[in-house]
Amino acid sequence: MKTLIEAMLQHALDALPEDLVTRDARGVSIEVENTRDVQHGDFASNLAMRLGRATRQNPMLLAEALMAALPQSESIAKVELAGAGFINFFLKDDAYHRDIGKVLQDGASYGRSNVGAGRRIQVEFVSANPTGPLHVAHGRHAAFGASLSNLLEAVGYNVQREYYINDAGRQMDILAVSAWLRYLERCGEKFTFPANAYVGDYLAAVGQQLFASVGTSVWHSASEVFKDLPPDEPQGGDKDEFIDALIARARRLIGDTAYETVLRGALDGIVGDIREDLAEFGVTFDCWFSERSLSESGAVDHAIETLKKSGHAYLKDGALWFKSTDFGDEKDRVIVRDNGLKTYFASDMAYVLNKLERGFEHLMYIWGADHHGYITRLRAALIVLGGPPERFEVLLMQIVSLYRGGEKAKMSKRSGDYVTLRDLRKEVGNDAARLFYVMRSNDQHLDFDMELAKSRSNENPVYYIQYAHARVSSLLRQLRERGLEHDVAHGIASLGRLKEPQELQLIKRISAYPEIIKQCAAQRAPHSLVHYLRDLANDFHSYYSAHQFIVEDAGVRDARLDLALATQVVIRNGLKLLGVSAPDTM
RNA sequence: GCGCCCGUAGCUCAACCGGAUAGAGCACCGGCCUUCUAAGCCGGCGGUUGCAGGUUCGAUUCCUGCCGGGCGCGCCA
Repeated sequence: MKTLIEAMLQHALDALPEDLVTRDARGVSIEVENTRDVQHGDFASNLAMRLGRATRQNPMLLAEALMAALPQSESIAKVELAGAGFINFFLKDDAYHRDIGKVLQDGASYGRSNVGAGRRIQVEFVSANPTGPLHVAHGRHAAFGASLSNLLEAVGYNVQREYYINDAGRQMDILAVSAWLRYLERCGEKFTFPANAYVGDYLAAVGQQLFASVGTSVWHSASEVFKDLPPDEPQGGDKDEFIDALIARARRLIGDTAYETVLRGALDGIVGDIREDLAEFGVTFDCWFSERSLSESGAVDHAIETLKKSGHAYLKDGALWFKSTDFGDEKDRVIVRDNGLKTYFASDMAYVLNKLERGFEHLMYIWGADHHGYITRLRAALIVLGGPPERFEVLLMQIVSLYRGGEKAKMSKRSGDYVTLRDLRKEVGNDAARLFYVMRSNDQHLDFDMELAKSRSNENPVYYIQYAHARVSSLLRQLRERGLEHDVAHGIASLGRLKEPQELQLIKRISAYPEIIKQCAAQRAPHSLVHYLRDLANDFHSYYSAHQFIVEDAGVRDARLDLALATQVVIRNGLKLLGVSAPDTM
C-alpha cells in the first residue's frame, strides 16, 4: 500500500511543469509514512515541504499542484492537504481487504519480500572464546544475531550465520593446561590450582572425559609437574610467567602429540557444549570457523604479505606494524611481535580477507560494546586488503544486567559461579529469554529481570503475545464444539461488513506487517518487531473483548474468523523470526 | 586526557534516519467475568525529551559546548 502511494506521488512529481520544479529538485526521495493520528488519514507524505525547501517555493502551492497531478486509484477514498503542507491519504475500508486474503493464502510466507535480492550477507555473532560455557551476555548476542539473521533472510538476503572459534594462541595453551590439571586431580594428584588457569566445573568434566579416553597415559605426579617453577601470584610471583612455565613443562612431560590430544579434547568438549547450548536455544550456525585453520592454511601469512605490498606496513623495534593511522586509527598496530609471534589482529586481518574471498557482499559483525575500539583498525585492514568499506558493518551490543526482582544479580566471572546462559534458560525458559533479549535496541543497556521473565502474569510481555495466538486457536476449537464450519472465502467476501473501529484498526495493523519486517531488517532492529507484535496482540485483545466472533450471522462470523486467523498467522510468523514458540493453548 | 555509546513519565523503554498533539508496559487510582480463556478489556494520573546555544517552515532526532552514567584506549586474546 505504501509503495502504491509512493508510485502515485512519483507520477505526480514527474508531471509537474519545469517552471515549478527544476530538474535537480526532482531528485528528492519520496517519503510516505504511516500516520500516528487517524485524523491525518492512513498515510502521509511531506514531499511538498521537501520540494519547497529545494525550490524555495511555497509548500502549500506545490502540494496543491501535486494533488492535482495525482493519478486515480481505486484504493484511495480521498486526499487532503493539511498542516504546513502534508498530503494525507485516506484509504477506502476495502483497500486492505485484499491484504487479509493474502495473509490467509500465503500463510507462513506472508511478510516475506525480496528487497535483499539474494545478496550474500554474512552475520558473524557470539564467537565467544572456547574457554568455558556461554554466559548471559553471550545469550543476548545469540538471540539478537539469530533474530536479525532471520529478518534479513525474510526480506530476501542470502544469509550466512557464522561463529568464529578463537582456537589459537596462548589462551588455548592455558585451556589445555587447565584441563590437564583437572585430569591429574582425577588421577588423584593434590596441588594448588594456578591463579591464571581457567577454573569452573566445566573443566572437571573435560578432565574426566580425558581420563576416560587416554587412561593414565599422561599422568605425572604433582611434585614432578610443579618442580622448580617460578612463584605464582599468591606467592608474590607473576601469574603469567608461572602459567607460561607450566605450559612449557606440560609440553615437555607429555610430549607434543599427547599435548595436542589434551588441547583438542578440551577444545572439542567446550565447543561441543556451546554448540549444544545454542541449538537448544534455537540458534544455529551455517559455519563454525576455526581461527587455527587460518594460520595452518597460510592465510595469515598471505594477509601479512598483502599488507606489506600495500605500503601501509613498516618495521620498528623488531616488530612489524600496520600503519592504521593512515585510515583514522588513533595509533598504529603491531602485526608481528619482536619475538616472531603474530598478534591476534593478524588473524583478524586474515579472517576478514577470507570472508571477502568467500564472496560475501556484506560483512556484519556483532560485537560487545567493549570491542568498539577495534572497529576502526579492522575497517582499515579491510580497506588495505581491497575490500570496500561500505561492505563492513559492526553492531555493538551493550551490556546485560541481571535482576532478580528489584535486586541486581551479582555476576562474578572470577569465582566461576557467574550465571550461564544455560542456567538462565533453565530458569526463565527459552521463549522468555529469546524475547527479553531482543526487546531493547542493541545500543541500549539491557536490564533483564528474571522474576518478570518467568512470571506467568500480565506483567510479562511474552505471554501477552502468545496469549493472543492461543485465543485464536481456542476460537476455532469452540467453533468445532458447536458444530459450525468456517468458510474462509465467504469471510473474505464479507469483510466489507466489518465496520467496528477495532476491526478497522486490526486490519490496518495486519496489513502493515510486511513493511514492518522490511523496516526491522533495514534498521537492524528486532526490538521493533517485538513492539509491533505487542501492538498487534493489543489490537486483538481489545477486539476480542469488545465483540463476539462466533455469532449467528454467518457472513460476519466468517469475516471475523478470517480476521482472527490472519492475526494468528502474523503473530506466528513474527514470533518464528524471533525464535519464540506460538502455543495453541495456554 | 582522548575515543565510542547512552541520558525521554516514579521505573524499564519506543518514537518509522528532520515532521503534525512525544507513545507503550510496569507501578498507582477507578471500573468490567451466569456470554468464544480475566495470562484479558476500558478509563484516569503522570513530560521544560540532562542543561545552554546553533542550523530551519519544523529538532527527542542534526551541529557546538557543558553536566551525568557506561565502556574502551597492550608487541593480551
